Amino acid sequence: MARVTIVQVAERAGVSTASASRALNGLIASAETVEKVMQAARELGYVADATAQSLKRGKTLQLGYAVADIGNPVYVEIMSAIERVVQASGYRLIISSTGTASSSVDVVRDLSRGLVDGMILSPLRVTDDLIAALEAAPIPFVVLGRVPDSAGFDAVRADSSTAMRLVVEHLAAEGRRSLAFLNGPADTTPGALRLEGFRAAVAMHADVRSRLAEAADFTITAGYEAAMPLLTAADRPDAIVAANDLIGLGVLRAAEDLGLSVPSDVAVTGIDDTELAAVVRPGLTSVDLGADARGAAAAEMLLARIADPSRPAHVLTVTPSLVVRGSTVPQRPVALGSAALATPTDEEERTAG
Amino acid sequence: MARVTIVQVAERAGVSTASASRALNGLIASAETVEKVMQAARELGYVADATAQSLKRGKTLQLGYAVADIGNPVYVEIMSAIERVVQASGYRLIISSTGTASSSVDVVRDLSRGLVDGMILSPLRVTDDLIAALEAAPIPFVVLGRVPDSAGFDAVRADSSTAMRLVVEHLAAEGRRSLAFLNGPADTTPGALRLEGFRAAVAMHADVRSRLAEAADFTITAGYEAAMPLLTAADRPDAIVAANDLIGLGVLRAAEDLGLSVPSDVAVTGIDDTELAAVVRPGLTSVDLGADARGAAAAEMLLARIADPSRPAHVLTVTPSLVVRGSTVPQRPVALGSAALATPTDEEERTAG
DNA sequence: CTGAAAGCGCTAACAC
DNA sequence: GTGTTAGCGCTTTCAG
Repeated sequence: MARVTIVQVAERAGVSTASASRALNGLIASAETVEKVMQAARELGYVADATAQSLKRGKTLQLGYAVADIGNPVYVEIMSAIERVVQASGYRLIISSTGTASSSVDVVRDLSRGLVDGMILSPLRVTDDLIAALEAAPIPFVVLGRVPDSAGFDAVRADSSTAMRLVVEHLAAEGRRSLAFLNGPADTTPGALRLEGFRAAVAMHADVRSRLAEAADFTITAGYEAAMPLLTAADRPDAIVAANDLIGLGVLRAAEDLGLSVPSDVAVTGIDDTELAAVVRPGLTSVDLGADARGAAAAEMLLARIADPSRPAHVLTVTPSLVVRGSTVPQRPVALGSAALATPTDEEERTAG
Repeated sequence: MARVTIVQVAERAGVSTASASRALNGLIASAETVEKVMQAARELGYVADATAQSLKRGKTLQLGYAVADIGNPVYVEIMSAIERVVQASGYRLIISSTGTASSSVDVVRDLSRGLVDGMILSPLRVTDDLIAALEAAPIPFVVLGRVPDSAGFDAVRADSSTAMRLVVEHLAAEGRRSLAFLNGPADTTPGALRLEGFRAAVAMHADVRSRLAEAADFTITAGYEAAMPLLTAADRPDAIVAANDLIGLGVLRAAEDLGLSVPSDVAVTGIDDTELAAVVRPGLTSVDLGADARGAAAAEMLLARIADPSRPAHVLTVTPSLVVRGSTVPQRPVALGSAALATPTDEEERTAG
């Protein structure tokens, strides 16, 4: 438990701390010195103090990912992609969960205090406070999500309008004529964009009626509760478009509890195409927003900016694709084989945006 | 993007850096000084450099959670509990995902280099290397899981043997006589312990036959693939005990693809009682290993040790409870109401260990 | 190739 | 109450 410093290593090796440092870091030093220092370090169990190193070097070799709602599997997927890219370039990734309620502002301020060299964030709400904090941040960051163009930030976005269009077109093609959009909180960025996308998509179908509802949260439970009134209404919609997979799952459970059958009584769709959508029965038709691609792109963007701070701001939009499952189209008998679980195949059609 | 230091703040305020520091940290200083310093700091957008602060203070006010497999929802649940406790005591939590393959050794070494004041870890494998790294670590840590008693570490454990006993007793009581235990990798700590627990539990039932199988991973896909041969065997078991919920879900999907009905043809159980178990149909009977309680306890233990390093090592074992759902007992018609989704109620029986 | 010394940004004694 | 100074542990000029 006792901290051993480079001074002790140097003493034991009978050299100066400068030589010890050089030997430890693989800089020029005689073979003999390296030998002595390494052995001393080993015997003492020396590990360089990261705090001191960072202070001296002016960088931490750490990157941060601030995520609002780690309970949502889609963020775990994004995180894994980020981690893959980040690790490959010698950085360490630290995750900071900001909690779904509180704003990310504190996290941005906190982590940019010298703990990380750059960060990626998936904010649920992009407030003025957050923008201000980002502008004032002494380190580069990449935003996963929509952010005002004027700000000139690096960003990676999903394409909500195409996503919603894919869903609405699919449902209309399946003969659905009364759609309900079950959003998450509309004051969140994804909520606002998906709502906008839904409205635009529905406007293109004159024969399709629509209504709006809002769940308290992007969770299964909130989806369940918000679905109940929709499903028990006298003029029940024949399709419910959920703003994400978790809400969609809640709708599925609510329909079941009400004895409604999916998709014959009501079709249901989600967004994000998480593993949950594939595992549940009936499978949840969903739109893959390219979580993996977005995470990887964000990480690469951040690394590129760190390498070249004067680089112009980039904004990348990832194209979504529709994955059709049993919640909108009556299920065909499933072919045997594990592939069905992994990636969409025979039983699942995929339509790019 | 430019770093502003306390020197600049002090200059602008016309005071010494010491006074600036005192004012900023709320130590004794005249009202006038505080005023001037605060304003200068605000104007400059000053944020204290955490690296320098940590170096000077000898502590970071950060705690770490190293988790092998963040893709498993049970770890997300544990993480949330840890975060709750940690935040309440003024520390910040950083998560480090070690990846399911690589050992946690690197993470332990990395984070204990001065980045955090203490850490909690959920290792998948407790190797000698890991033990050695922990013993050499200059900071306190708490292990979530089984660790050799001799080591004298702080630890919080689930009770695998009781968990397996609950499952086996339940299945036996339901008339199942041919059990298969579908483990995850047996060279992991949870794998080894659950296997041991299953063996012991089954030994208490002379009339129950059993067999063993192993999935390549604690995932849905691995569970699916490993379940196939079990379910297509000539002497198909009448119950499959999965080592965790994800594997159990894979079994459910495999049974479905084979046209087997659950629970009449085969009963299935999981472990961890994640939200997935409640959401899938039929609901997956599972054992709640107390993820939330374990996470919270680990965090409290860590804080206690930081407060008092000489405190004797504590080991806490959390009692599991069985949650019965449709995968083992034919489903009764479900009562209306969202409660069904949240906590086990009418439709779900809960049996403490 | 090596050692002495400076200094990263901050806080904490210590005098005043 | 305030300024001066030392120093956290490390890396990195700069002489030698």
